[in-house]
Amino acid sequence: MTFQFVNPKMFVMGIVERKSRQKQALRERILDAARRIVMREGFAALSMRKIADAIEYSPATLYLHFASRDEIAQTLCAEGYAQLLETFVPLAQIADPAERLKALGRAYVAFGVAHPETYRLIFMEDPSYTGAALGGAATASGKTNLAPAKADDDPGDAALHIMLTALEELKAAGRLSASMDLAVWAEAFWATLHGIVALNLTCPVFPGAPLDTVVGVALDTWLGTQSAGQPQRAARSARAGGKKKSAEAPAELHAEAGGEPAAQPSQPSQPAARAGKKATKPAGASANEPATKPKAASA
Amino acid sequence: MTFQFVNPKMFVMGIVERKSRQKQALRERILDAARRIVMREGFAALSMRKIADAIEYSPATLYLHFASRDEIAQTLCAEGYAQLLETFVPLAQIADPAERLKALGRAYVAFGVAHPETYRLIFMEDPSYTGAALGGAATASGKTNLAPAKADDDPGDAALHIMLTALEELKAAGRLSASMDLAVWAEAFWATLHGIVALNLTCPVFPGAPLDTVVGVALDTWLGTQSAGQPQRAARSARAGGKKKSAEAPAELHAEAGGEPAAQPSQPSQPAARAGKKATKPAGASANEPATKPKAASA
DNA sequence: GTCTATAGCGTGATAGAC
DNA sequence: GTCTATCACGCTATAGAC
Repeated sequence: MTFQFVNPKMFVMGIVERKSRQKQALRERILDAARRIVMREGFAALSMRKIADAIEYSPATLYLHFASRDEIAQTLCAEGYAQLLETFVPLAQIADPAERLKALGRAYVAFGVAHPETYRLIFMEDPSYTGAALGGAATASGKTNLAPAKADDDPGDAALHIMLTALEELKAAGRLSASMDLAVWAEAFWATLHGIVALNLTCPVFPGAPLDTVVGVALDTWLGTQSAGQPQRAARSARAGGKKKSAEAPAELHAEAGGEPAAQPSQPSQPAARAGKKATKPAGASANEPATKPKAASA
Repeated sequence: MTFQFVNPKMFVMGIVERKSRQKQALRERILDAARRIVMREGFAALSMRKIADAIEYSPATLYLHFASRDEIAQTLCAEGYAQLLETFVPLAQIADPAERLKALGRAYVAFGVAHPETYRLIFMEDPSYTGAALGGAATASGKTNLAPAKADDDPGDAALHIMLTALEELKAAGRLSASMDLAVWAEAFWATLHGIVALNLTCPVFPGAPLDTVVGVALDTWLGTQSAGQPQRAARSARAGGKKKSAEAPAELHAEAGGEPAAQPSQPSQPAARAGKKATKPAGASANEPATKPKAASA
């Protein structure tokens, strides 16, 4: 036979690899399409049919790559969270712990307003999505998932760890009450940032203040007023006669606070979600979930 | 004729009134059923069919009382917001402005965790619902809607006004930076409370700290440390100088902070929507909305 | 005023041909 | 691996009989 001297396995392996690459590529296309839909129309509008239309495959094909719509959503969450974490990395180098925390806070808020639908998906939709993000961010990030079960990172706690480290330094420097429970402080601080983002995403009630200003006041309140490097001691904000400087604007507040390029276009034009009438239908939907009406864009 | 001495109009008017009462009663039954569904299964699971089933009428009948599912949702929002405002009323009597703000903050958070689905509906779902709540709370509250167009109240700003008043007192007393923009401070403060509630409702990520503790730290940070020991005994704490111990728990944090009975059972058990995996599929649905908006059914 | 029936649409997911 | 076809739902909203 013509091929008798060649190990057939070589061909097989090459074919297997090619198929694997193709499969992986399609998986990425699916996720890309899903990401675009979520950003443009909100998570509630994400459906298997729409994704299939976008990539020009049949809906049934999607199920060869993802077990369900939920699995796609969770993957998006993990990706988004990894993206958020990347934003934090360079900020961890800031020497002064208070300034570091402020920078992290600004980056967090900036991410939320820059990627509203991603933020919603991760932190405002369904706890199971939040869990997926925190638990699966490592595999979703740059690393290949050839060793997905590694989990030596647990990226879910990465952000928390960065925060707690800064807090410990702060306490060690006597700039935070020695009896303060750091975990509690961290949670309350995070809640403040989350509240600012969430309010901006769904409640345009206070059109009043510019986001930067609000963030500035919040950070000053939690971490004390200090311009740049000037370490100031204790000086908690709202003390009785205490501080009286005004709120200084925190300067920069852009999407890429860390100087990192964002994969997501973001700022899509406020997905019909809040712009149009209906917005994001909640949904956790399973069966049907007629989803959102935000057809605005498509039509 | 037997009835010749009686003005037929008297009968007519009585009949009209009876019919009006019956109609109003059915309207209330519809809202009751809707409220129960939202509390039990989440807003996403609210559908005309379910409401109709619950009150044992056909779906078509609902449209004689409400133009759409959305109108029902907005009415619920307005009711819920009115309920929240009622919680605030007694607290406005607290003399010390800082203590007043703390009590308001605790009441706010308590309301959020006591009525999670109502809170979601008002502040976390759709901006148009938030608007409906803030704009329509007066008519939804106790008052009859015989004079619905009155709008001399604008309850939407009521809460904000209470807060700003307290802030002005605080500033006047020198306990707040003279240059602080009160509106900004108010927004950031509200964001903190909202963040605490929102995080608790959708992100059981930090199981760590008890809610009371987190709220306590947040209030101390924003308003200075001073005992919050007893509920609202007019707070003897004349000024800030007083206590400075670490974060102490703020004591009470129950749903009925104001001492008012809540109509809603609340604490339904995390609607299947987010609790269980798939269970009750949410189904958001503005299903079709046949492009044409001409709903405007007769009232 | 109330109902039955249904139009019209959208969904998640699967079976089975190719 | 991909598609067509379809099942089995659930939804909003309306027409028209009674």
